[in-house]
Amino acid sequence: MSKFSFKVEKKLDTEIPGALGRVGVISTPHGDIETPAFIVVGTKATVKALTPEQLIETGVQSVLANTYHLFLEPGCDTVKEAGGLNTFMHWEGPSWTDSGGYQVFSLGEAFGKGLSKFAKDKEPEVEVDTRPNIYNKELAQSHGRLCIIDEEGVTFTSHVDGSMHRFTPERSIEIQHALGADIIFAFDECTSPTADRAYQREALDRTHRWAKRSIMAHKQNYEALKKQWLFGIVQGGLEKDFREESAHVLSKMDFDGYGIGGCFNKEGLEESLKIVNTVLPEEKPRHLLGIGEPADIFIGIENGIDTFDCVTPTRIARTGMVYTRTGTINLRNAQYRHDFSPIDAGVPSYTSKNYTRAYLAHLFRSNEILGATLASIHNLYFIVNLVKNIRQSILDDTFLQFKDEFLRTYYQRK
RNA sequence: GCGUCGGUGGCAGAGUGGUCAAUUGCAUCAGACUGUAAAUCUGACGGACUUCGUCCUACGCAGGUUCAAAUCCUGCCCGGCGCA
Repeated sequence: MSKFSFKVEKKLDTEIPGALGRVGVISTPHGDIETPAFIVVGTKATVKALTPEQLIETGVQSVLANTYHLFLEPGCDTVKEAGGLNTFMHWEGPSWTDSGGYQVFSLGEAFGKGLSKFAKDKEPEVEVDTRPNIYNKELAQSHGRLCIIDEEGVTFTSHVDGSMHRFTPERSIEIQHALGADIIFAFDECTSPTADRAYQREALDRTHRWAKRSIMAHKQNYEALKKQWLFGIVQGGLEKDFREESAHVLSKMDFDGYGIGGCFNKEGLEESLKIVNTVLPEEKPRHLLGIGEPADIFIGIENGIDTFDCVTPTRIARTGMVYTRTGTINLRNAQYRHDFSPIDAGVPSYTSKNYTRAYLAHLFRSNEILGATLASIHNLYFIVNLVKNIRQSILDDTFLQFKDEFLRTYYQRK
């Protein structure tokens, strides 16, 4: 039957009473993911600057691509024709696709406004969305956004060529069936941290309706049903009672696992995850969408998250910023021009073992593409192995000690 | 030698009497980045003082005209090109 399964091997509460963390294994037709795990983002069926072989060397187990981006380029038919996402991109391990729900935010409310899914102390001035129920490019653009939302779905103006496209839950699932990743997500609305409670209420209810429709669409495709797992996405934004409600509502739906999406604020992340993961069924995997700072990863794992994805390691790598045990450093800074030490002698990534800071500084200053590759290799190694070490610490009953030591060292300078 | 065009901030290159401490790009120095509009974006970038600002020094050098000069005039120095 299904090659899918999720097994919890050990729980963190043997060390910390009441903790929600666990060690497990997600099995997919393309292999296993030992959880907790960091899933690398490969939006357009490529982890920027890296080959799959290089990915594997960093220890990455699984890749997450994006429905919206692949729909635009090269088109889901092309990916399907190639034999699916895995074959197309020559990735043999487990794969995921995000539904396009995040683009409702990044191309909508956040478009051009410097908003992130983490609430900032001082948000940029943003007028609250008026959500015109009209499919109209000019109207969307006059609101400074590339998509508009209505009950049925979302109309996007392509950031690539300005053409218009319609995403509904059914369409997103259909595209994800064509792309063929192992794990796919329901189409949701990722709301902005600037959204007020009233809007959040409305958006949450709509996301729940879309969740139901996503399941229906998935169940109607018997082939896909055998080959792909569908995860629902918990929303609710900064409203903790909505988060709890969302977890309850989605738990009653027949999803194979859950994503936790939307915006958070730093202080509230821990409590939100605790609330949500107390409600979500224990026997199903939980993925925290788009979060991946070291401190957040510890919080996530301790509070019951099994998998993460995040663009940060690869994105910051491309501009010369790399992780060290004592925090990030920007290799473009003048101080590294003649620094012939490794990025971090205690982090044995391929890059750190074989190259100096000065060499990487040179690559970035002269705009050589190898800089992006080497820094990405290092950052992925750092994050992936951080998560692996956390996993091991849970198995060894040394999570708390490992966490305290790591975070104290990592944030000491700040 | 004569003629001609030109010499602008680290570099390239705008500006051609006041709105010029001087557009822009690069370089430089920093910063940001959390389901990737992202090999991207933002800021600083002559000096001093406490930001607005004020003052000083600056558009080859030296003078001059003018209320006012990177911009006009004279001489000199340097470079390209043309003619001898």
